[in-house]
Amino acid sequence: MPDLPLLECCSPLAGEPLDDQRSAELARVFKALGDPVRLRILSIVAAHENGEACVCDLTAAFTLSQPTISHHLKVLKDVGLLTSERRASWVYYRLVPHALAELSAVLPAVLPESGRAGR
Amino acid sequence: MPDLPLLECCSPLAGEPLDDQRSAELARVFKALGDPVRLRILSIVAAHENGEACVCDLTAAFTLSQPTISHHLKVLKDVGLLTSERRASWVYYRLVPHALAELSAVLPAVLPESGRAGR
DNA sequence: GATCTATATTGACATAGGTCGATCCTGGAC
DNA sequence: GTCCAGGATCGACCTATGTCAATATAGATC
Repeated sequence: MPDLPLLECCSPLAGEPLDDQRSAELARVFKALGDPVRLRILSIVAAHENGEACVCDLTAAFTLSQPTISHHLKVLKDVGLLTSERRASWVYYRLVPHALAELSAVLPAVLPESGRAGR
Repeated sequence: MPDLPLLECCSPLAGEPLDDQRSAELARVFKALGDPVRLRILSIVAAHENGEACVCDLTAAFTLSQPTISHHLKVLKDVGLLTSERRASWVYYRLVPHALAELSAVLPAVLPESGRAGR
């Protein structure tokens, strides 16, 4: 019988891993989520009745300085998780709906139970 | 009529934002996902037929040094995304099924469309 | 125009994090 | 026991990042 007992360490692939480009794109977004302040910012925006929050809402929710909040907002905006709109003196931030939904769809795709065919 | 036109910047809250502790926990895991190498590692493990990959599978998939891969594996293990098991000379890594599934569940919960009541 | 307020940008600082070479540890083969 | 191979740990390096005070910008009001 031609089956080697334990001389082989590696097992065959059943699917396609992420390629370099895709993993780099995803990592950018996950990295933006990898900060507790930014996660709270997102949840505060989402928790607002009309789906938007102005910067004053956000600075009031933290003990951090206003430039720090502004920096985090920029990070979230740069990766496409937030958009901003100026109205009168204030700037309002909203979630980008597709963005978080896509991420949420990616994660199960990596799971063996749900992401692959025969399981 | 007692409604102020635009002198108010802030809007009322409709839900509960993440608290400090929860956002810190989540941020740890998202931070671990915020690296392209670690994302590829996860996807490589998930892509293997039996749901596990040994370190030699992983080092072979990158041009990085073996200590660097080992470091990334430790990060993923520390946040509970991977488990490891030694068999003979090799160490095999598997995904922790619940871990990614929970994350995937958290993201839509932050979205206004699906996470809140009346939308 | 001048002035005030809300937000963004800049620059500096300290800490965190990714990478490597060198070394250590562990298990199998001899 | 010795030796070797797979993998983890250590220490050093450099870059990235979170934070702040100071400053700049934009809009509203006067």
